[in-house]
Amino acid sequence: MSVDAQADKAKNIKTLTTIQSEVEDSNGLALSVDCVIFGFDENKLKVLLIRSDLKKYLGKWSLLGDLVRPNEDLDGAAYRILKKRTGLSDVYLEQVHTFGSINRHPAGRVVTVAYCSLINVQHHKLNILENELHWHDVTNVTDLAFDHQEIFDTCYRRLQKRIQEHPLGFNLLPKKFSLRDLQNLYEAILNVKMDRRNFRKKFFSMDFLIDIDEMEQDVPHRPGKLYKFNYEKYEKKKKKWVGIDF
Amino acid sequence: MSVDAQADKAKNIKTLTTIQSEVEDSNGLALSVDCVIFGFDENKLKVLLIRSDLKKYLGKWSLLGDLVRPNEDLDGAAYRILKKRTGLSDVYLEQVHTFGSINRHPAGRVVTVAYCSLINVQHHKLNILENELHWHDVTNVTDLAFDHQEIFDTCYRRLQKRIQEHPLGFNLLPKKFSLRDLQNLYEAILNVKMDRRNFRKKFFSMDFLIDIDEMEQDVPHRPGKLYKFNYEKYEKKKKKWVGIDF
DNA sequence: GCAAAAGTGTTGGAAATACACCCATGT
DNA sequence: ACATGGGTGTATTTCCAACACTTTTGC
Repeated sequence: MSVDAQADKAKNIKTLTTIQSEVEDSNGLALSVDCVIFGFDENKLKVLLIRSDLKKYLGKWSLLGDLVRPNEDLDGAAYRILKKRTGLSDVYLEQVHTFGSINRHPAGRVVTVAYCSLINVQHHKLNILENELHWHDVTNVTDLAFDHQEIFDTCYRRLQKRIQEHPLGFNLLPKKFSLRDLQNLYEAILNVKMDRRNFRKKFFSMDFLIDIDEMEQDVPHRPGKLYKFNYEKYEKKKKKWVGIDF
Repeated sequence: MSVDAQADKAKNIKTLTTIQSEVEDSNGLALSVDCVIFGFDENKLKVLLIRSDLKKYLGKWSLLGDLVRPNEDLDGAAYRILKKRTGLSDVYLEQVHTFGSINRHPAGRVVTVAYCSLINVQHHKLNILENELHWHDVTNVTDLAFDHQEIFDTCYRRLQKRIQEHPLGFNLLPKKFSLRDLQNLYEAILNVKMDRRNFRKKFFSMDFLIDIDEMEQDVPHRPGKLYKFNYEKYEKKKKKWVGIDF
């Protein structure tokens, strides 16, 4: 390892040099984890990105990632990144896909495992400003560094599919939310408009919402009721569906 | 690399020794691909397994896998394994999940990318006997070597889900098949019984089957019509469905 | 009282399910 | 002739989509 690389490593900063040295140390193969961290704010779906510090991609945004350490497993590495960048533990995290094109990383052969994560943006707001982190509207995410655009697209499509089949969306909302919040979330993620009455009927008939008998505050119109999601009930009732549908 | 390992490598046989040496060569990290190869024969869903040659797992069955080479990407490695073990190219192949528990492999830190593959068993039948390969009923797959049971279970569940959403099943059937074949396939994979008339109605209404005006031969009952799957039509018509369903 | 969004029911059509009889072939 | 599975149609139910008016709050 070069002196530069050692110095960088001491500062716990990953530059191209440090990564390159780690790749070289391991006979040309390294393994990383990249996290696509979604949030929901101002009725828009957001993704957390960081400015690339690599010359080759200067000015471009990239996903949050790091090399997997010798003594941690893949999920562990992803949780570590989440914790470091958002301060949050206990977040929704799902492995999505592994990307291993030969030349995907300038430092050498770096295979990366992509994770999709959903967080409630109100729960952190902290570790953001100090770094070069930024929440981007998913509709404006283009031209990311490395192959991160492809990784992001894959994770976004996965999220769109998953949210229609499982109640993941609640991870993006505060504990208490209105039905309007919920519908805005679905409309933002799926990029569609839905009928308010049918949406409501759908969710009430599923019977996974708990009416907590509180109302929205400080809205300039009739306040809506607030609900919590009933995870236990969902776990018990979730469908074991068999059918053909394509 | 040890002399033994070099000798094994020359014979193109992977033993624990060779893998260990490769892992050591690469500073403790290696990347492999494991293929869960499904087939359909005698109306049973089968998976292709090989006897483990590692002492630790002597007598146990394992998936077909190999280390990823420095100059090939992940899909490439999976296709290579498929080609080597079945003689087939042009097969259905899908990356499913990456497994990276720290101690999953006795040779060291070997992270493996699992692939699910579907083949038509009639198209090979060749490279089987010479090796220690065997088609196992999926219902009898237990106690595989390494963490291969977990990998298999994950891929099987993925197949069950996918086949309900996409017309993958045709990859397991001959080009020409009867509706009964198709139904048997679905019943075997999903482990359910279906109503013959409704099954038929369903597939005809989707309009992806081409009646090729041939009949089954040598059946001891009224012969059924044979069909082909119309991939082009499917690609054009496939649904872009948006809804909530859990 | 007005603007803005919450809350609520009904109806028609499409799709899924359940179900029973006749037909073609080999033996 | 009979055993075996192929092929077909209908009635019922369930689910989804479309649609409009009244209510509550802040200003």
